[in-house]
Amino acid sequence: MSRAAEDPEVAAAGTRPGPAAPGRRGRPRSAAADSAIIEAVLRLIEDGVSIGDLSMERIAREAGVGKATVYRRWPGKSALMLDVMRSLDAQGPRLDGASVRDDLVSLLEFLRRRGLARRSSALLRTVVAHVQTQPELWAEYHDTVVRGRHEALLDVLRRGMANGEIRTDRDPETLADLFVGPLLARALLHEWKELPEGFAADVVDMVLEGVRPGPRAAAG
Amino acid sequence: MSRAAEDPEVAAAGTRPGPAAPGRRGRPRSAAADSAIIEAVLRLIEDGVSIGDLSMERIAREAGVGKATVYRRWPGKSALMLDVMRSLDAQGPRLDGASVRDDLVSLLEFLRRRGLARRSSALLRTVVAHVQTQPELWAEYHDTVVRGRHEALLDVLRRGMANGEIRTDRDPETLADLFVGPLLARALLHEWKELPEGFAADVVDMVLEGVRPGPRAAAG
DNA sequence: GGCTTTCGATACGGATCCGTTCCGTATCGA
DNA sequence: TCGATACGGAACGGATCCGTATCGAAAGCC
Repeated sequence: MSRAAEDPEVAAAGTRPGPAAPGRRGRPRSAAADSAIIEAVLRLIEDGVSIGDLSMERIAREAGVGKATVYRRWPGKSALMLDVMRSLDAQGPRLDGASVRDDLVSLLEFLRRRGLARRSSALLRTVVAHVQTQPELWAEYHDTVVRGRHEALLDVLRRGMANGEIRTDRDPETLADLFVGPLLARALLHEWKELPEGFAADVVDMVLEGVRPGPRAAAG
Repeated sequence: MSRAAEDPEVAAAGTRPGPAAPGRRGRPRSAAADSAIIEAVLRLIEDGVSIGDLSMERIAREAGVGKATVYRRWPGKSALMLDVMRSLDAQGPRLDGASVRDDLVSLLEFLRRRGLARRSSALLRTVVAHVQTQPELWAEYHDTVVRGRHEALLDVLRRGMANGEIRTDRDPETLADLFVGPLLARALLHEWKELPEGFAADVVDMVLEGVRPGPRAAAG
């Protein structure tokens, strides 16, 4: 529980009460235990504990659960971590589609408020650190969290290129990095808390208009 | 040894043969052991081993050194890691200062080729992941590697603002993130090898001119 | 009420690590 | 040559972890 409400990136831990077969006999698995375990992992990661320092014993302790209850659901830490990634909520913002510029601001503002908030940024740092040793973990995180937002951003950019609002002589992927990169740099390298308000709109306007002075400096 | 020559970010491990007092008696400490240990840590991190999975035993094994030899120099893993950070070489590129645009390209090109190469990016990912639990580690890395480059970038930007080549209505720190962020996003989120050639110049020109189409799209 | 499965808790053998200590050898200053 | 210190290697007691097993209690089906 605790801070989950403040950081909706990781809201829905999802119930996975094991193979809830209809003809199942005996005491059913506790859905509360499932979410308690996943929530415990997220809480530990949020506190900066790296995956290497995450032991199954510690997870069970933090979740207030017996170790056997964890092993009854997952064969090991890797499998558990994969399900933790799958539990993340990566819903994006609604775009009204009126202005390309406004949609870009909405996307980046959403990223600023949720995607790079305390827990989410800790998660990102932790997962990224294990890219080489556990590529499946990054793959799962990417599929669950990154992919959707990236596609949404590319859609807006392509719309702008069709509109004539965005130059068409560059790769959309590169353009996407121009918008996302600055937020990422701030969140990972400088700030550990929420990025300043207005930062998203600032970045969008500067990337659109360029940092050279001139008539264009007034954002359209 | 090994790949150090390919990635000059981590060239000079520096000799720290303990308190090499002049009146020191007995067999002197081996400078080779010093660099073997530090080099072993860097090699392990390069292979994706996170700090949590780095044990003193494993480090000594990898370095081909007795465990006591490690503990004779450092009281524990934290102190060793700090010296590993201090051993990094963060020399920047020479800037001819003719054009702000060219200096920016030089800085980002240097970052692409060295600062975000294989070993350096693995190091960055690992250190960033432990920001919360070991802030001193990040502080040391920042002082040794990041600060100098950041200052150099700010200098160029301020020169451009005085020149009239860069708009003056924004914080130089924010401007810096616009240039560095896209490379960072690529290196940390997408590519695990070297970034494509020409990427640095592309980013500089697009940030300078903006991504809107028009007469300015031709880089000056 | 029986049967089955899960629950938290505890304990297990085996493994790894920590930080220290000791070994026999190597390498320095005096 | 002698005393001092460092070397790689091995072992130590204590701690933590892994994955499994077992316990009595709880919670479902039939």
